[in-house]
Amino acid sequence: MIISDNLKMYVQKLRSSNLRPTKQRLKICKFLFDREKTFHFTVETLNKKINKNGATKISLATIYNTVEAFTIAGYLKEILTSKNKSYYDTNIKSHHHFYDEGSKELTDIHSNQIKLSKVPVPPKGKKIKNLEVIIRIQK
Amino acid sequence: MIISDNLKMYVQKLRSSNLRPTKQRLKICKFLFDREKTFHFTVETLNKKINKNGATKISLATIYNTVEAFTIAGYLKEILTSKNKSYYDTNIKSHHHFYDEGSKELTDIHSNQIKLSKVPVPPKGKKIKNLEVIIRIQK
DNA sequence: TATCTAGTTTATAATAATTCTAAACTAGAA
DNA sequence: TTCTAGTTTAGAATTATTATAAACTAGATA
Repeated sequence: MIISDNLKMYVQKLRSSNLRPTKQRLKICKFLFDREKTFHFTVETLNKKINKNGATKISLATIYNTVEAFTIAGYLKEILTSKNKSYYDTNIKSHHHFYDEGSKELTDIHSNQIKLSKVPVPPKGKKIKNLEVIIRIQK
Repeated sequence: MIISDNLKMYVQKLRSSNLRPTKQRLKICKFLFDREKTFHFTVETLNKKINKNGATKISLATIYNTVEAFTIAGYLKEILTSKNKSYYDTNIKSHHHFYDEGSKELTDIHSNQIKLSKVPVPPKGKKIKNLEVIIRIQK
């Protein structure tokens, strides 16, 4: 994929979710999605990295708003691991995680690396929205 | 098990973890562990319930300290579901959860209700500490 | 192209959960 | 009974997140 094409793609993507393609959102799109590997982050780390050197900073409030909007739109997946902090993942496919309790780092586990041979029936009137396995690891 | 015996048991249990059996800790033990069913709670709910009517209140700081100490000692299990709040579980056996996104309530899934037929090898030098499945449900 | 407006960004304040602090208290060893 | 390390406590501090409201802007419309 040619990088220079991505901007147009992001404009379309945002429009299709009723999100105006603002400078800030496009900059965040480029930062998050112009990469080969999936990317795990917290709002704190995203804020630091995206505002590292650029002259025009994106406010923290906008980072929060954008990450939330992208999560609702389905561009990002929220992962619950460590308490008191939300992690996000650019890999929105159904998949699982190792969570290193020492370094507090997340690593993807591809969904084909875990097989469930038995899954319980959800309570009456409820549907399964998502099933996630977190494997906590330590030294 | 005869309830009146439990106090001695808790004293022993605490001592064996190098935790002095103080009034506060024993009261919290009784509240948490003198019950048939497993109990899910947040620090907020525990604080409210334990200080509902008693003349001698346990301070919020002590509730936090005790819950942390009990978790480290292995009497409680911390569950990560909703962001910005820690849930705890008196069921310390390996097991899984439904998390209702509407009501934000947790329900246990007994470990024999889920079978994993394939589990990935942890990264080099790391050991699996715990594997947990969270099934998010909604209407 | 200029105007207009709803959507967006921003700095800052407010909130919520948790952790820290340091003084007062206490279990239990000596 | 005395002593001390461990514990409790109220309140302050910290951290992550959300709310607020004024300034800005994308882009539809004239």
